[in-house]
Amino acid sequence: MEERFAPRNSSMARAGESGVRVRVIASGWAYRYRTLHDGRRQILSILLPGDAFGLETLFEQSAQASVQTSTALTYFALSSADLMNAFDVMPEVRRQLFQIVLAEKAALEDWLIRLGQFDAEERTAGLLMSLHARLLRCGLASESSFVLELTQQEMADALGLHVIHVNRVLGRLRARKLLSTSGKTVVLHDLARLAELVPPLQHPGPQPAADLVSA
Amino acid sequence: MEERFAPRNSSMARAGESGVRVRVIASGWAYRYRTLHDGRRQILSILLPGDAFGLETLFEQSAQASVQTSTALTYFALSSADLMNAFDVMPEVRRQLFQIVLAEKAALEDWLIRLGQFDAEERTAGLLMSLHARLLRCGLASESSFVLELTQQEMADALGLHVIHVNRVLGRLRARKLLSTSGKTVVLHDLARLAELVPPLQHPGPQPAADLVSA
DNA sequence: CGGGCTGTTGAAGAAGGTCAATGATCGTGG
DNA sequence: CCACGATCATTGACCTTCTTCAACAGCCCG
Repeated sequence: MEERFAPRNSSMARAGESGVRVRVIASGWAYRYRTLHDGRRQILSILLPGDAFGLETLFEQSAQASVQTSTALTYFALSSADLMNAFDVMPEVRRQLFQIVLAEKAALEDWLIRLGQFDAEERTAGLLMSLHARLLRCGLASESSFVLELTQQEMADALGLHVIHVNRVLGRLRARKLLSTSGKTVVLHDLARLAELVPPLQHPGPQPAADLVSA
Repeated sequence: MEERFAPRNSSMARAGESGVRVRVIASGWAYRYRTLHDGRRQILSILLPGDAFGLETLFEQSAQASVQTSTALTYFALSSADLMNAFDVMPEVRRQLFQIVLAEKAALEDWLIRLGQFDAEERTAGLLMSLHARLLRCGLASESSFVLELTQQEMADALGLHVIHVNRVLGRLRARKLLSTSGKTVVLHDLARLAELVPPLQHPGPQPAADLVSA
């Protein structure tokens, strides 16, 4: 396991490429994405410190998605052979790897719901709040503000919207005093009111089972 | 491992429920979905014979999504204890489980791209073609037709569109002689022309690496 | 200091959603 | 076997959201 460096706005992997290693981000922002031949691009996930990517290259052949840095980045590149070996030998390691993939899958399903069911405002507010929450957990955000290392174009590609619309939604949120921006810093002025805009995704707890009756 | 039966339009699992087992579909159609409190629903994946679900309950606590049958269904319910044990003891089993989850993740990413970047027609045609391809592999479709066990409402919830719009898109595809329907049977009249409507998702092969220059 | 990338604003158009009403189809029970 | 009600599909008019096109201002970085 060796620590490495990647400059800002550089490519760390390409979709379909083989021989990509599993990597864990130590510091900085990046994102996984895929492009269509006509130039459309979908960002699949945003990678923050502590996040891994390239796990699909362990058993499969080639990388699923391209990866691009937003900021200068440091990361660890794990040797495939070592990781494979650990997977076979150490029960805790394979359990943990399995859980990581399951968590990634769960995160993708959450995004899928947002793209399928949320409107532009819900999606945009949701993205900002989810980034804020994740950054808080790394100690990279204050109670109510953080540094957003994404352009509006990148946000749009993550949200499945067009840049200009993202810009307008952000403008509206600012006009409503829900947030403000200066440079890359985003201040969330009213977390509670912002949260009301975003339908919760948390899986409903076990219910009183009143509807087994209909079955 | 015991074979079981579920009636048509019945619930096989609820999101957030614990104690759900891993299951593999032997015959019939079902789908995984989540609902928002206001009634919106997103279908996360469509389950056909050979597909598994509930793998997240192996190590995590509760089911990620609800599961509903579209048709009468037969399935195998795998004992969690046995599967856990096999996972620890048999290298091929854990390798296979890992691959299944990775494949599910890859499928979700494909859907994510469709929801984020495709318009209604691309999504609708894409769904029909992908179902056709999957059914072909189980021997459940002919060269150019198959039985679609989904209502338009269900298609809409999978596609992130509204029923009425799905209906109109289907109507347009029919008017263009690209497909026809009678009852639940869908006939794809011109696979080639249909495929042109749907941007390919296949990951581009390794390229001449001309853009490492910019790095 | 200059050029490209990024953000902002306006006006017009298209894709998709809402509301409403009518047929078709299917499963069920009489 | 038929009749019924419920679910599902279809059609039309209208409206909202999101996109497109276009132009301009700010800013970072070389």
